[in-house]
Amino acid sequence: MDYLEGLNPEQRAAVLQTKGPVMIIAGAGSGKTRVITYRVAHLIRQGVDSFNILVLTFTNKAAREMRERITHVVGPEAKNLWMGTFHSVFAKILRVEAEKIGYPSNFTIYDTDDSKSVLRAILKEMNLDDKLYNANFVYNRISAAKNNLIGPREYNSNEQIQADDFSTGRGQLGKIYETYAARCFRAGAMDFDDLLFKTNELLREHPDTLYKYQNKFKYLMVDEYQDTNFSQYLIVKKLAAINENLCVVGDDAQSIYAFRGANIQNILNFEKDYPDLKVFKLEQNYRSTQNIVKVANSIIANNKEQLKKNVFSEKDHGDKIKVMRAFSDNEEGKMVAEGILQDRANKGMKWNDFAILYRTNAQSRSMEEALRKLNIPYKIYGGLSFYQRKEIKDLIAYFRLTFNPNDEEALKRVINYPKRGIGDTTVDRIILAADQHGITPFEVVVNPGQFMDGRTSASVGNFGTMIQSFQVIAKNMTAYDAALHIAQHSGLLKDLYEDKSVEGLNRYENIQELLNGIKEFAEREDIEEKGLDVFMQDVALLTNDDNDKNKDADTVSLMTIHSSKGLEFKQVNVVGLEENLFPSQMSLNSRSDLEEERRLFYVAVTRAENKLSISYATSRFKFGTLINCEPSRFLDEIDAQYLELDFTAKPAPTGNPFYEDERKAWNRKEDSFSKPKPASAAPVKTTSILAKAHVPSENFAPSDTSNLQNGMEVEHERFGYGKVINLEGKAPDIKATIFFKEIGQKQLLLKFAKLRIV
DNA sequence: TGTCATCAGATTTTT
DNA sequence: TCTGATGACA
Repeated sequence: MDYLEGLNPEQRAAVLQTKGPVMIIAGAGSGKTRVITYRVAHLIRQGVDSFNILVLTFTNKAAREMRERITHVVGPEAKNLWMGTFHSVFAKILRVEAEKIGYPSNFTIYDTDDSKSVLRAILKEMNLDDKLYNANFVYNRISAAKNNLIGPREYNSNEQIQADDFSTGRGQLGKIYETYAARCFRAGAMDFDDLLFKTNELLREHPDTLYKYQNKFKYLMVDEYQDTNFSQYLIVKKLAAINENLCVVGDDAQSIYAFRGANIQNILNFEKDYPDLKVFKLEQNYRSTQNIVKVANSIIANNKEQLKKNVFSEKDHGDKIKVMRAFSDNEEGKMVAEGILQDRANKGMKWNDFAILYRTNAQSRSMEEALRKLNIPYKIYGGLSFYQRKEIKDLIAYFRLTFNPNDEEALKRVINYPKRGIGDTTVDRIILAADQHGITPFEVVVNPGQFMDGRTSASVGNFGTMIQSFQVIAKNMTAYDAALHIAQHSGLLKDLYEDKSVEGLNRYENIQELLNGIKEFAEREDIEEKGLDVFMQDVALLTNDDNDKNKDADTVSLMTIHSSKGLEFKQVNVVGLEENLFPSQMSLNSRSDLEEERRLFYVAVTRAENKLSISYATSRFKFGTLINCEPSRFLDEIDAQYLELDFTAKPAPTGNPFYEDERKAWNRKEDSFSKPKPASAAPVKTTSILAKAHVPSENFAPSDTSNLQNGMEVEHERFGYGKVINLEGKAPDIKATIFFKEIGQKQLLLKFAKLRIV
């Protein structure tokens, strides 16, 4: 039982509790992955058949890494585990059971772009006001419905939903949803949400199938449980219903995907579903310094909805958290980049040790520029993934169409790419003809004569014949040979080859890379079926880091906070702590949205091991225009004793017209600091502590505060003059509440606060 | 049918 | 500023 040695008592208890419902609340950096992997390993060591264990994660990466670690402990037996993302595991099951719900087993998985394109077509056909019915909005609405297991019929018969839609003038949403669902069905396609929605349908309509999987998965574990939505929740609940060997792991404080349907109540209310639940709390943070952990705690303390826990660290206190103010986004980049350069030199660190985290992708630009100027190597994570690139999607669309000729989105994508004289009008005509005759568009394509005139009919027919020839090829050749054949004979490879621009070259290389990937797949020895169709099954579910080649390069990491979840870095810079940016403007209308932003800040802060720097700019470019920025309210929420303010940023020299503008903006900003924030923003405390540093009196020296009494007047180095209004706790941990004239009420621990009694 | 210009819109995104 | 969808013309 050697693997149990390195665990602390709580971790070990969680590993050993293998029976019955278990919830593990794992604070940031508390060794969650270890606990999950050892728990699975322990199950196997105990004699549980690994075929009977299902572990659900949220990323392919997490699944892959865990499987590797489990293999370390238990050996090749780990291969038999069912382990993967919700989407990939249930896609696999759906392919087996597809016909029970009327789908072909080679159904296509529509990605977000495909779905929106279907919606756009429907919206156009229905002639709807594109202000009210914008594809993005409609997509989100339908996605939310599916994640809450509301099908088109329920959507249309639910009075509340209908009333809501009509009140916003969007009474057609139900109709659109219905059409969309029918369109996907006709195309033999499921979107991401369908993979879960249809799984629920399968388990609901077919008790025998449910029973089969209940008995198959005798032990269930769910990672990142705080990020599950209702649809996922119900699948898990149903599958676990017989054995109730269900273990969920998560951290409510790190729930940051509510905007995608995740429901934090799933973890907050877990106990209600399983009264004899065993709860384990992993509270020791092994990652970060005490200061960082305390700052994180002080941030999250502002949220109302949370499970009680006390995350602590036994590492050093470490440096205080540095807060930097810059007068512009470019200046902010410069400060961050210079800080990294210095720390690397002074502390002998690697570029790898640093990360820059931001709220929105747009913020990467100023950071990149600054890093480039100082010749600091960096890598941006996230953004467009390999499989989202146009050329990759084009080739994959050919594959999709080959295996599922009903896949309408794939058809539309490649019917005229490379150009073969089939324009939009013709495509519209094909789809119209299909609708009118109750056949699929592809059936029109292979038999175009009766629907259009000679010339177009010929080019359409040729296209159809080509796809049919691909079908034969795909059946008889290995994955790689078939893929290459299709890439060549579709004309796609030639089209890219002829484009000699830098981007064109790049695109050509990407296609080569995809083909290489398929070759590797075809040469793998651990799988039996190696046809292109097998390769295709998971492609829609693959993302960025599934195709990351040089991840070991020594570079500074740039990414959104969302994509940093689960990662850790020696030093972290969180940038752009400004109102309307972080917290995002979109989140200001509701408490729950704001709390999610706060959790996001919590996630950002807890990525840091040794040093954390936070920065904000007082002006930045947004959509091409310069805007003024207020410091984020989150800064005010941090217990100031852990902070070290660095407001040394100098405005740029005059004379440069660009900087001149910024300087003006910056000066204006300074003027507005003393004014209260506009009433339109959410309720504000008094003025920000970060808005204006107090200038201490000349002879400032901290007094002995052991006899401090209520009502006494004091001066604080930074907060200025104030009056003691409350004292609580025993020495040396006396906490004083002081009302400062300039910045309002603050709570200070006397042993840290430098106060002069006036 | 294909190309160019114009216009709107713009968080986060494990799948 | 940048991107993608749409509409006017060749």
